[in-house]
Amino acid sequence: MELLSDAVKCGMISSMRTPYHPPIEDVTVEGILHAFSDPVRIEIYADLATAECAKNCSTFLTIQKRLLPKSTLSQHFRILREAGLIRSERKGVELINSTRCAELKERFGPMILAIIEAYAQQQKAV
Amino acid sequence: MELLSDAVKCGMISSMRTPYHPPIEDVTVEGILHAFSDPVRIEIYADLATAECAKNCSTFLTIQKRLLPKSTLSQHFRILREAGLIRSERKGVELINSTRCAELKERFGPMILAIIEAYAQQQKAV
DNA sequence: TTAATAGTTCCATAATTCCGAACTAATGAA
DNA sequence: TTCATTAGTTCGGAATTATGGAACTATTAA
Repeated sequence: MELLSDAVKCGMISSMRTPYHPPIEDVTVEGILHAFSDPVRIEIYADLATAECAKNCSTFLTIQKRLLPKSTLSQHFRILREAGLIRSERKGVELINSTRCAELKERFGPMILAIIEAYAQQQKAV
Repeated sequence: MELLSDAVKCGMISSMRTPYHPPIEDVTVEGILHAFSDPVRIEIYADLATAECAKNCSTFLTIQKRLLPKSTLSQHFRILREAGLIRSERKGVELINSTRCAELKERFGPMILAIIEAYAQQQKAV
């Protein structure tokens, strides 16, 4: 029996198997800035951007000294993903996340690096 | 008779005479990105950043081909101001607005320029 | 004074966000 | 095969934030 809808099959929405990632040409500056306007999300992206290797979502259940409910964390990852900032790939039972930094740099030039550096600078001062 | 409250006098909140502007060291990356995450606000800032001279609020009552209620526009200006992005000074009956670009560049390096350039690039393509 | 203009504040409605509970998907063990 | 476990998503109500019309305030000019 076929379980996936047509919309899923043609990639308009995500299945649980593979979440939806917008093509880079659909990614907008406002969408990126909205995603980064939340302290949890910018911290997640900054961490992924400087991490040695990709990380799963649950890595971030404690972030900035507080424990997040996993439904909330799931939403944050969805927003980062739909803003075009990260890629989430299933590996067994977990999703491993990495930034789409090459594509993003190609499309938005130095913007994202400048944001993350300003953010890192600010966090250092705290 | 004294009309201004203590809170106004010590600069914690704005009077109608002079709106409140946070000191540059209280300005945050997240606050700036939140302010920019709205299409109206980033457009206002981008316009002010490239304008020959400072502009009053009502200049932006029509923006991106739609007419904004002035209460909404007033909120957008307040958010830009409280994010530390713009300065609004009373000149007679109107407020004239300009960016705080020198201070911002000093504190956040190339971030804001990179954002506005990526935004301008994107708008050109539309 | 009064009128006109520029912006702000108030408040009700609309839209978003948060988070606990229930759910689904993948894996490994019995 | 089940069954249990783990990782993450979805649902739905509560809390927060945004929108915009109406009333208001401040400034200037007549």
